[in-house]
Amino acid sequence: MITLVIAEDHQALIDGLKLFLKNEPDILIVGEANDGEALIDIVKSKRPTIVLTDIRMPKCDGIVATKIIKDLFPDTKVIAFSMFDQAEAIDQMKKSGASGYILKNASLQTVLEAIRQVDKHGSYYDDNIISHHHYTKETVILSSREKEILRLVADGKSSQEIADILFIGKSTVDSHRKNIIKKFNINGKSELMRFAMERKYDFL
Amino acid sequence: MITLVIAEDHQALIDGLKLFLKNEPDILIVGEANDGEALIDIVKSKRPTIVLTDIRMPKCDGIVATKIIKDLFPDTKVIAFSMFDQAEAIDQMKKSGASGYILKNASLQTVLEAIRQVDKHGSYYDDNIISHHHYTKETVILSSREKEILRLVADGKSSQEIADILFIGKSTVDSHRKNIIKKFNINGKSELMRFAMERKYDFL
DNA sequence: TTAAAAATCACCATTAGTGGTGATTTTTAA
DNA sequence: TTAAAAATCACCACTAATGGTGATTTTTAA
Repeated sequence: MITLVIAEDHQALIDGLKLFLKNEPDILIVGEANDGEALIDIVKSKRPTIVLTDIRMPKCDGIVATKIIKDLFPDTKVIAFSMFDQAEAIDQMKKSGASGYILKNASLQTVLEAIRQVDKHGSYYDDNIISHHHYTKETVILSSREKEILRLVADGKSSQEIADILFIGKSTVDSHRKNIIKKFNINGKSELMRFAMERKYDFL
Repeated sequence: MITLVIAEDHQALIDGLKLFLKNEPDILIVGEANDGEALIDIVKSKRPTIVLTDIRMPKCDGIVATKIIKDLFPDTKVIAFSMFDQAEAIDQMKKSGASGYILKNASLQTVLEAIRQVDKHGSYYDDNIISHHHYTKETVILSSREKEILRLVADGKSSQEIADILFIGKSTVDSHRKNIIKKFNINGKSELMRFAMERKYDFL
């Protein structure tokens, strides 16, 4: 039996998935969430076999959520469901520990196949992904931790909140912030947040 | 009998809708499209009662498509299904002749209700829109000076910079900031900038 | 194996933004 | 004309973010 948790900003999509998967005897949906933080909470309490999550979500995006989930429960498989064409996001999701990636133009049947394949064979990647292998030309290279923090900054999190989410000290978060600021030559008090909000998806 | 055409970039969402509406005897899906041009073609050939369309679509977006459809078939009702809650988009859809607007967080049940209500009563607007709209544009009234400052905040200007631009004291700018914060019930350190960046187009 | 990079944390000082309170002047509308 | 709203400014205290400096541990890659 596959136990599944779905995290998705769009309720109608969750409803459709539930309706579709209801008829599958080997899959049981044990929870749903509309944002990253709720997803983490549900995974903690339900311990699902597989997590199906959107990448762009309020509060805490799918990439950060995946990292935290894989850190807490390495056996839980995560499948990313992207609503947008973000080829760069695939790489980040892989590094975060995702076992699969479904593109937005996938049908419900494709989603089902992805779930079953991840459960059986450990991974699933949308066929259309392989062709997407263009690197974004960025002179500035952020480490994965820095990207993680940049995303949380963009979500409006304070250093303390980020520290709590990532289970690290506030001073560490501040150090990362400063390093990011240096890398991009940002100056000013709340310019990092501005920058993060405007360009965070350039680095996914 | 309601005949329906669905236009939506995300196939899984179409699949979910079809699955859900299959059981409704009064609604018949007569066509689907993944972009605006295909939508117009299908509407031309199928002449549906109601069109349910995404706003962001390839080739021709929902707003333009709605204009063309309403121009050709004024009796056809159009419901916009937005993946984003941009107040700007709602106004444009209204101007284009849309009869309803459903937000991304709506359930499939809500979509069904919207379709039936538009068919019977001519229009449907998501409750959250009214409150959101009411909230930002009617209940909360910003003075012209406050709007001016909010825009500058969104542009990343500091209080001192804003003061210099407007030839007023920094303390005055801070007072305005605080008043804006009170009006919107914002709390937190740099939340005003976040708010300003996200909503500034609601006030232009 | 070893050097480099990344991640971790702790100090310090400074400053911008917030929260509160209170006040004066100018503009607008009844 | 007069009351309300808007705009102006000045205090206080507090906190979060920045800037700087320096250090240790862990991970990665050569």
